Amino acid sequence: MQDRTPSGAGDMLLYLTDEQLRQGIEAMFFAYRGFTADPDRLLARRGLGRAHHRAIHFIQRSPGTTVGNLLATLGVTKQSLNRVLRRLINDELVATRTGNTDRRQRLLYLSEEGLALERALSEAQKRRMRAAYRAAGPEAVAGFRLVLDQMMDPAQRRLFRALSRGGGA
Amino acid sequence: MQDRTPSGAGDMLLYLTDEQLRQGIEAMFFAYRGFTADPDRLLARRGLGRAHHRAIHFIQRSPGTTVGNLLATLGVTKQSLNRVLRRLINDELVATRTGNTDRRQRLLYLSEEGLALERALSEAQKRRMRAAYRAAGPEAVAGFRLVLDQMMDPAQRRLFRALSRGGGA
DNA sequence: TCTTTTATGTCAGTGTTGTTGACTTTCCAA
DNA sequence: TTGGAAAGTCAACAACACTGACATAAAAGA
Repeated sequence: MQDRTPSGAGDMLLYLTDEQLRQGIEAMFFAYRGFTADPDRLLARRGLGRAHHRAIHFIQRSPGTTVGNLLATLGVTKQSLNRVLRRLINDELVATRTGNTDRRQRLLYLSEEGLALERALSEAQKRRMRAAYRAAGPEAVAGFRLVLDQMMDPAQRRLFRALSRGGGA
Repeated sequence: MQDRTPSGAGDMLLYLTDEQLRQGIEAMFFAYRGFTADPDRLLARRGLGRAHHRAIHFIQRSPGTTVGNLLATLGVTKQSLNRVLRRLINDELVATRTGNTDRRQRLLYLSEEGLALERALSEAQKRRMRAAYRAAGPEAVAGFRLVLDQMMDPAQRRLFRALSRGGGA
């Protein structure tokens, strides 16, 4: 139980031992901290947080997206998102336009300043991702992506794939 | 810029494309949500949060560890950790003993109930990790671990490796 | 047209988790 | 014996999530 899965004593599935799984869990924890460290520093200077980063990221990803769309992507309540968006609009990082076909909708865009911030944030994050990818090599990257994909909830995986395909506005 | 790294137009490094990097970033975001979803549900029933989970996890990992040790591992302030520990001790999930050589230290242990909760939490998390690992296969897992390792800050990587080697009390 | 549903916004209250700053107690070690 | 490290605590604050209730505008359907 300390060292092996209960399933079998002598199997070949070393990568499925309890110890391996526990290490995977801890690796995710420490890696995610590294993953968010650089953007967090940049955001802190402006008094913004991770929630703002996420909103900015997905608006850049899908310019003209709606509030409801963003709500589904981020998986938070509208009250929570609204607080974040209000701040971003107030700081003139995000601009809104009324929907063309449906005038209830607010279509979300990044301003010039918002785009600049998004670039700074994603550059920092991509720099680290690139370094990690380069050090680990293409096959490791393929494996990394495979495992991450399997770790998502099915609903999130659909969302992720839709974004990857379309850029999905 | 939409599709390729600026570095070269015709290189073979498809996995270092801006689009690939951006997808990696989003995959991390969605996967981490999946990664924490099951424990979050269990914790919510008791009115506990992720911070309590992290403390419980690392106390289980290194029984008899000190507060200062935990502080360094978790990377939060002592005020923040203290609030979390106070709750866990009050709920009798964590017990403390005075240090043997240094009587200022509080050595941290999980109670029976704490151990039971830890098992429930890690079982849920390992179940998902195991499913992901199994679906992705051993080579993907090796790659996954390689990339995660590269994504950590150097200081965190040292911490992680010390934990992986020793169980490190 | 009238009604219902949808998209969005907003107010109030609450809770977790993090922060800084200030201060105290305990106690090891020089 | 004194300096400093380990730990605890109080207060204040902020980010970010939640629930619940209510408001408004516009689309959609009867």
